[in-house]
Amino acid sequence: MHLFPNEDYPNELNAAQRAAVEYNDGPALVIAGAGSGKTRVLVYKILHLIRLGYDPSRLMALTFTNKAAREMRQRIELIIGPAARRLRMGTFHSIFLSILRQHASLLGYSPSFSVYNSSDSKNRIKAIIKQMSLDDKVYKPNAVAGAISRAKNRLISPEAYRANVEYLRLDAKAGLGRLWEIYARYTQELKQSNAMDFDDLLFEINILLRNHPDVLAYWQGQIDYLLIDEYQDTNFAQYMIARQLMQERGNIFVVGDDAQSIYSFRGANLDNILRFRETFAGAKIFKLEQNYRSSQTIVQAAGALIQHNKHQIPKEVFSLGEVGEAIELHEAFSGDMEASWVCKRIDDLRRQTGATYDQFAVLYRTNVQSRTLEQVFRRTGIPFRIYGGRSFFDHKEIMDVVAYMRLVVNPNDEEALLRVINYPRRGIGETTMAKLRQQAFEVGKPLMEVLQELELYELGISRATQSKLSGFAALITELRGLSESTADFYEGMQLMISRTGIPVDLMSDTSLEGKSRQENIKEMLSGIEEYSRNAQEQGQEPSLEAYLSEIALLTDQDKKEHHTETGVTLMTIHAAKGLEFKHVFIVGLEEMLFPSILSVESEKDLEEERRLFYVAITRAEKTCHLGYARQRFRNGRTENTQPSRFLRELPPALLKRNSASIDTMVEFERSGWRQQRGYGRDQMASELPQHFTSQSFLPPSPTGGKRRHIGRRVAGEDAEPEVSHERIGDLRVGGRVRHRIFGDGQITALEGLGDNAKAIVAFDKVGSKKLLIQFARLEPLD
DNA sequence: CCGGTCAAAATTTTT
DNA sequence: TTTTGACCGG
Ligand SMILES: Nc1ncnc2c1ncn2[C@@H]1O[C@H](COP(=O)(O)OP(=O)(O)OP(=O)(O)O)[C@@H](O)[C@H]1O
Repeated sequence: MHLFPNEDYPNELNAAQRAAVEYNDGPALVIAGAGSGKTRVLVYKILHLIRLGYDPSRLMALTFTNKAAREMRQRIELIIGPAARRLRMGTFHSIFLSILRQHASLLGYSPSFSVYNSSDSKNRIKAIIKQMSLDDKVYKPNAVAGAISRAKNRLISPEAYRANVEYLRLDAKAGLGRLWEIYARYTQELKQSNAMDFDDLLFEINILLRNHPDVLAYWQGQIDYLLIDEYQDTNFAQYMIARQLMQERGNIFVVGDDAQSIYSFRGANLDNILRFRETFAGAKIFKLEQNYRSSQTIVQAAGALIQHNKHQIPKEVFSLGEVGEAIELHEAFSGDMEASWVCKRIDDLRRQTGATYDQFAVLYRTNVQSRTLEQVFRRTGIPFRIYGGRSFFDHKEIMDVVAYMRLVVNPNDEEALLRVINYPRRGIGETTMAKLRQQAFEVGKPLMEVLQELELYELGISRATQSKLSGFAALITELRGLSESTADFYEGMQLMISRTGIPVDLMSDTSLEGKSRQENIKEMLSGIEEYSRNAQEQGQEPSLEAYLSEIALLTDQDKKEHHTETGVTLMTIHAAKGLEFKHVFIVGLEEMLFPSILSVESEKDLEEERRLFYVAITRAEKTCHLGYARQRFRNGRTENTQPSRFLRELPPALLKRNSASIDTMVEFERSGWRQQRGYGRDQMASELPQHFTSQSFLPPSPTGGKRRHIGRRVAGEDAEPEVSHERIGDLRVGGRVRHRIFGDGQITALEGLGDNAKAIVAFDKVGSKKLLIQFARLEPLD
C-alpha cells in the first residue's frame, strides 16, 4: 500500500485496523471489544482523510465527552499540527449547540438562548408540579425529569406524547396521568424563557434539520465526513442526526462496542448499531479482535464475565500480551477497611514495580463511595484526584453568579430570575413572586418585562416592594451596561460580579464553607480570565454569550489538569469509559450496590450492570484488583452486605483470593453473618464453618458452598448436582404453572437457591424446560 | 419576609 | 451522616 509516502502511521495499525482506516467506499462500522484500538482507528481515520485531501474544517467528529474530544484533537495535532484545530470535533451537545445558535430564530428562540443544566430543569419541574397542585411524592421531580428526558431522546414532542394512547395509558397505570401535562407546560415554559435543556439540544437540532430543508442542505454541504466514537451509546435523537446528515452521501464512520453500552438510562439504544447496515446502504462492518491494552488474564476474565449476557453480538477478543497476574479479590470488613486495602496495595505496587500514582485508578459504581476513599487517601497521604460528582458549576454560589450572567444575556430566563431575584436578600418574597407570576401568565409576557412596567398593573404589591422589584430590573440593566461598556472583558466581568452583591454577601459568612465559597468565586474569575485570554489568542472577541455557552456544557471531568500534581484517579466506572490505567481497583462489589439495587429486578438492567463491570475490568492494563466489604455504611446506617453475584461469574482460575485479617474474620463472625438475608437456615448452617477460613469470600454456591464450583457455571450448564426442594415460594413440585411464552405446564422439580433457584417444568406444548425462577415469571395456576 | 429549629428522607450512572 | 423541607416566632 503506497498511499502514504513517508509512512509514519500504517506501522501503528494492524491489518484489520488498517483495512478499516483505508476503506473509503462508503459507510463503515467498526465493532470491536475493549482495548482493540477503536479510538486509535478513529484517530487514524481522520488523519487518513486529511491526507486524502479532505479539509479538516469539513470533518465532523462526535464524541460523548469533552475530554475524549480534546484528547483526540491533541493526538491529531501532534501529527498534523495546528490544522487539527479546524476539525469540527466535540460532543454532540457542544457541536450542535453552536449550530443551533446560528439558526435559533427558525426555531422560535433568540440566538442568545440559555442552556439549562439538570438542576435548572429540575427546579422548573418542581415548580410546575407545585403549581399544578400535584403531590410531589407521586410526581417525584426526578422521575418526571427522567420521563421527559426519555421522551425528548426518542424525539417525542409534548404533542406526540399527548396523542399517544399507549403512553397515556401506561402513565395512568403508574398513577402519573398528568405527566403529559407537566411535559407540555415544561416545554412551554422553557420556550418562553428562551432556554433549552440538554435534551433539547439534540431534539431541536432534529427539528431544525427536518423542517428546514435549506438548512439541512447547507449543513450536508458543510460536512464531508461524519465520524462518531462510542456509537453504542447513541440514543435515537443522536441516531437521527447522523441519519439526516449522512444517510444520502454515506460518508460516515462509526466505532463502538455493544458490550460497553452503559448509558441506556440516557436513552442509549443498541438498535443503532444493529440497524446501521439498513440505515446506511452498503455499509461495511469491520471487526477488530486483538486487545492491545490488557494482559491475557484480564482479557479472559472480562470475556468470561460478558459471556453471561444473553444479548450481545458475538466477538472474539484475544491478547498477545503477557499472561499477567491473577486478578486479586479482597474481602474487607468494612468500606473503610476496603479503602485501607486499596491504599496499602497501591503503596506495595508502587514499591515493587516503580509505578507512579497516576497509573492507578480506583473505580466504583456510585459517586458517594468516593467519600470513604477520599478520607482514607487523605489519612494515608496518597495523592489522588476525584472526578465526577458535582461539577464546579454546580456549586450554589457559582450557579448564582451564572444566573445573573444569564439574565444579562437573556432577560427572559425565568429560572435564572427566580433564582437570584431575592439573592442576595432584598426583601422580595414568595407572595410577591406568586402575584407577579400570575400577572405574567395572564398577559403572556416574560417576568422581566412585567418587572419593567409594574405601573401598568394592579398587583396588590406595596409601594416599597414595588420599588425593590424595579430596583432589581434596573440592576440587571446596569449589569448589562457594565459588561457591554467595559473594554476589557475580564475587567467587565469583575465589575459585574462585584455589583451583584454576591461577593459581599459571602464575606459575612466566616465559616469554613463560606470561605470555600469565596474561593470558588475567585476561581471562577480566574477561569473567566483564562477564557478571555484563550479567545483572544484564537482571534475571537471574548463575550459573555460565548463564555456562557462554553461553561454550560462543562462537566467535572473537564477540570483542567494541574500537571504539577499527579495522583491516583478516583472515578465512577461510567466516567472511566474509554480510559486506561496500568493498575485498576474496582471496589464495592456487593449486591445492592453493584449490581445496583435498582437494577436487579430486570434482566435487561442486570445485563447493563454486567457490561459496566466489563468496562471496569477492561480499563486495566497490567493488574486488576477487586474489593468488597462485608458491611458498608450507608445513609447513616451500617448495613451487612453480600458479595456481588458478578464475582461468581469470573473464572476462579484467574482469581487470587486475598485473605482478610483474622481480626476481621472474628469481627465478622461476631456481627456479620447472623443478619444475612437470602439464605435458608440449612444453608446457613452448612456455610458456618467456612467463615473461619480464608475461603469464604464468595457467595455460597447453589450447591451449598463448594467454592471451587463457583464461577465455572456457564449459562445452561449444570456440571454438579443441585440441592432440590419440594417448594420455593409459591411454586411446588407437581403444581401447574403458566409461562408467558411456553404456556402451561407442570413442575417436575425445583432446585438451587436464591438467584439460582430453578424450576424444571414439563410444558404441555413445548416439553420439559429448566428455568431460572427469578426470570421465568412463572404464574401458579392452582 | 427572614432565619432558626427540628424532623424526615436519602435509594445510580451524565451531556 | 448529610441534606432537604416544613413550620413558627420575631
Ligand atoms: N495496532 C496497535 N499497536 C499497538 N498498540 C495499539 C494498537 N492499537 C491500539 N493500541 C493500543 O491499545 C490501547 C487501546 O486502544 P484504544 O483505546 O484505541 O481501544 P478502544 O477499542 O477504543 O478501547 P475501549 O473500547 O476499551 O475504550 C491503547 O493504548 C492503544 O494505544
